[in-house]
Amino acid sequence: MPGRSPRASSRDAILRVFAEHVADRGYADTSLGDVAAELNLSKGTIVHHFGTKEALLREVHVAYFARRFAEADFVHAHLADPVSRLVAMVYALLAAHRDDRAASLACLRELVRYFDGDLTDYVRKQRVRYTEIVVDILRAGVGRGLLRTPDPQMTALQVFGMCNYAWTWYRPDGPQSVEDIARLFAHNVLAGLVTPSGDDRELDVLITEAIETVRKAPGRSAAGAPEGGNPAEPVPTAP
Amino acid sequence: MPGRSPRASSRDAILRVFAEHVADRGYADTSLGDVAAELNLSKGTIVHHFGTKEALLREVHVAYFARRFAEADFVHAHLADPVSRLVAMVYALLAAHRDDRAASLACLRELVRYFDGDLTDYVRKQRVRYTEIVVDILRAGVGRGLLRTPDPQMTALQVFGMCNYAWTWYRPDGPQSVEDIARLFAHNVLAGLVTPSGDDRELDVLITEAIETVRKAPGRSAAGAPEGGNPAEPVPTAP
DNA sequence: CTTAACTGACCGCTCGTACGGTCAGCAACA
DNA sequence: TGTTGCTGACCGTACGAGCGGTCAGTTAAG
Repeated sequence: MPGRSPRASSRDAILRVFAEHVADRGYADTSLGDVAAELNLSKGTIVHHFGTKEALLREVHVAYFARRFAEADFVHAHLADPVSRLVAMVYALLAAHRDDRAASLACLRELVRYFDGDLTDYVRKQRVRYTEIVVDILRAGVGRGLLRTPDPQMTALQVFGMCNYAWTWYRPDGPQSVEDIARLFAHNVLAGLVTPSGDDRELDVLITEAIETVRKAPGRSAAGAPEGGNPAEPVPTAP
Repeated sequence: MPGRSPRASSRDAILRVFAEHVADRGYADTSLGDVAAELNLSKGTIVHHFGTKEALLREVHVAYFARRFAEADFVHAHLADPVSRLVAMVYALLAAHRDDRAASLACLRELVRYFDGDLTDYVRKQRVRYTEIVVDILRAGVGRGLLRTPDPQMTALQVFGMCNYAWTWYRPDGPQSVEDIARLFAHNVLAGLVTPSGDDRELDVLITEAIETVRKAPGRSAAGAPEGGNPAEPVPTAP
């Protein structure tokens, strides 16, 4: 079938199918030949449109971030309260798993591909910028006395983690809707898991003790591995 | 250098270097030839010891989980309080990023490779079992009135997410120690981010409103994508 | 005619795996 | 003690599949 439909470029379709393949198999295991075959196109056509495989991934990434930033802008415009904004970001991140599945998974899976300069640092900057949005929300919340955290940057990473990790377990046909999950996550993050006792110092003592206990656990790293930390004095296995 | 050292098998060394490569590059981009070269071995030697590349990954995975389970048992044996146990698990998961780096990253990166039956479901079962440990801790905490969450299963996934996602940003030479990070994460999860106001119902209303706002945002999914949800109907606030 | 989408044969390369063969160590036996 | 034979770690080559990417040419819309 030559020529194809009237003047219709397959660019978008290629981008879409490519993102789906990366989402399902990962970048390295995605073959341009397979993508082409699924669209009844030639491999050469993909190269014609995008040049290289890497460029394809970059386009997926850029488009994905454009959507996320637009979303974040919408949140900023329609919600004034930092707490509401934080909740909205949590929901947005989770909802992208359902409503923007292919691109979300593709980007989250291949996140690390951008660490070592394989691709432009443009993407890396987008990522930092996106993180900064949440950090700013947290800082604003702390500033107004609505939120509390000694380290907004680290806390933002915590929030990102619980949302972004969802790609490893979230299934659209699962028992809970994204809205249910977001509500639960938001509530847990805001109100905490512990039943209020008023004594915050007691909590810190408990945390420190738990950490110290784990530090005494034996055989926590691979044998022969030249891993760094945890010199952990020769501690007896305790009574 | 043929013959090598007297009767010393290179099995462990291969396993170690392989895990490092997978941690740094991902499974698909890890070449047995490179691993062999780094150890001054022949590619054939690796095959001789392990048979296939997949078998190597499985061994890394199995050993990693053995260490995590031993750690979890230690926690169970040395801490009685569910809250302490939860904190300990958070710390253990984070500390593995430093103390068991190669295996942790290798397993977290290639987590998804086990979804589609590429490998034995033995690993999948290990994963479920590990999740169950945290779920049980949460359930025990709720049962004793120490913790509160309507969905321990989902909350466990939330906790896993914030810890496991650390592989994307944690660097051993970063400004904060694993202990600092664990303390912060644990405190946030337990005590919550919001400054106590006593009014829990108000929080739920706020959450629902934030979610509804995001649902109205335009262009949140890729164009032409046959994505499922979000018909933007009013969602019941749920009781 | 010009232009751009598109084809399909093709190249060079890398990778996992297969396989025949080498050699050191060790145990049994004469 | 000397020899013999087995075991298993290890090597080197070769192979076949699959990959990303190239390119000269075809088709059809403007």
